[in-house]
Amino acid sequence: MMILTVLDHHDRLVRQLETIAFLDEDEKRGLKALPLRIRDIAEDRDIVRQGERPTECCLILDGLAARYKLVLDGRRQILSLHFAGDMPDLHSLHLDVMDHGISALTTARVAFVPHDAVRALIRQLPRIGEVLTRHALIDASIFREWIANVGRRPARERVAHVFCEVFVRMRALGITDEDSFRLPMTQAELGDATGLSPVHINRTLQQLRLDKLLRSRGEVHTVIDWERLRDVADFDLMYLHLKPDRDDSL
Amino acid sequence: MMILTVLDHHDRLVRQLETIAFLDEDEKRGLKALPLRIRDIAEDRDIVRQGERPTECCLILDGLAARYKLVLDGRRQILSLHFAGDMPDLHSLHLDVMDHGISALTTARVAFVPHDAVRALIRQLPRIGEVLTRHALIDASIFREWIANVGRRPARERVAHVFCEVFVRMRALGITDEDSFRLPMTQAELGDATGLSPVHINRTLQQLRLDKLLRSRGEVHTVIDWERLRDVADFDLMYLHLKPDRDDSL
DNA sequence: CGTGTTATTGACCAACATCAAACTTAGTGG
DNA sequence: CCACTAAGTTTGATGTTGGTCAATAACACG
Repeated sequence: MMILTVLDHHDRLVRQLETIAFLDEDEKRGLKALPLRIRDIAEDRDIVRQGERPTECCLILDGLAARYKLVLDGRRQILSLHFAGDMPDLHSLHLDVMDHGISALTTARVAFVPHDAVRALIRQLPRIGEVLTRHALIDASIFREWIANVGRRPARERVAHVFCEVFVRMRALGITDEDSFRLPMTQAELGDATGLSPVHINRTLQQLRLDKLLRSRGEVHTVIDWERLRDVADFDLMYLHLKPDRDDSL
Repeated sequence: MMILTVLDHHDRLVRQLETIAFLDEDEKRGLKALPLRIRDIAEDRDIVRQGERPTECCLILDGLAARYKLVLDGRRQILSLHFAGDMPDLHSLHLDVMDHGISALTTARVAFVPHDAVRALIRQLPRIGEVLTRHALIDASIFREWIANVGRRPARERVAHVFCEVFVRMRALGITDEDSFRLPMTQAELGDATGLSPVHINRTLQQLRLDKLLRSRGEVHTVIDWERLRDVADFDLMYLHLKPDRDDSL
């Protein structure tokens, strides 16, 4: 059975940050006081564009977002995936120009938070600065894992690894349903995330299904045998740097 | 002609941070007061091991270091390269356990700085905290570029891109000699950095030489035609987030 | 229903990997 | 100074993973 809790916008941020750090009541209150400018972004539209000099950070409220770069011949590499509560461009507080784009893989609801407001909050509650920095540095850790994934793992492992990561991150957020999770990505998009062609993604997925590691019904994927999936993927959740209570039993 | 300036250990850190931010005299003094525990690390030895919980940050003083991960079948992926002045594990201030190793590709001199000392300095001069965070976030930006490099670029572009990055970073540090720079990596190591086999690296390098983009005499590489090399590599130095005065004319 | 997008399949191809041997180079000790 | 060694580079032959192309099937939506 799934219990639906209605979360307001700020709650999603708090929930995300609580997967990686403790927050006291003061800090939660501080976060909840952040001014948010809410925008709905259509599927396949940019939330932040490469080359921009943002004056706000974005906060994903709903939907699936992806950070990406384009290479010379026009092909796309997805650099990371982002769910509700993520702030994928926190680094824009320290790096003025965006070296990549962030786009909505599905229709998405996004909140924009003025840099000034974030800076003021950090000045007032320095611990929040620490937590946000931790969030940004965990993103960096995920990038590292993706370099290894794309650089050194064969297709099967590579694709399985992405599913493992998504599953564990969503589980930490509490947005999985038992062993199932919604990941609304086309096979072409999975290809962009793994550096593979859509056709090969298709065949690899068939193999994972055949091996009874994963079942997929549309956008909903179900982990059939976590232990084996984890082993096949060479997946170790350590790099996600979750708070201890969020990574139990995986 | 090359002018040799003798730099002490702290100077190297200052020099590196000055490639990405302005430092006033106070801040430089603060950095120079950091306590350093100097160690020489033999070739191929770890400076920091995966799984460790460091209580110090490392600062590369001399030699070439590489961040890396190992995958299931024992193959290695190099995640980034580090030269004199780099602090590749700054993130250990915020993430307790190392999700990767850092090893010396050549004999290296390394300084270890207690976390406590860094934290104290940041408390005293918050701007230094900003600069160090910027340093760590630029590393993250470099990871992003490497994901795209390894995921979506063919061998020629991929290898050329690594050379471009090394050249520009070294130039910003002022450790190039005209268009030449020392990069003491074996072809196997270049393979680990690009996700290619040593044999294919060899053939790719031959092609780059044949195309008169690059000349190599041992460890010393010379850029013959920067414009074309940059174009072939699809290289745009923006992602390095150098201070304006350090990226001129590239 | 039609229309556009996504998934699937088959045939073929290319980039890169692997294997193994030869060659070069730098270092070492007699 | 020269032989010897070990590490790294280069080459050729061959294999395999994954890419490309193109057609068809399955959906999703108005």
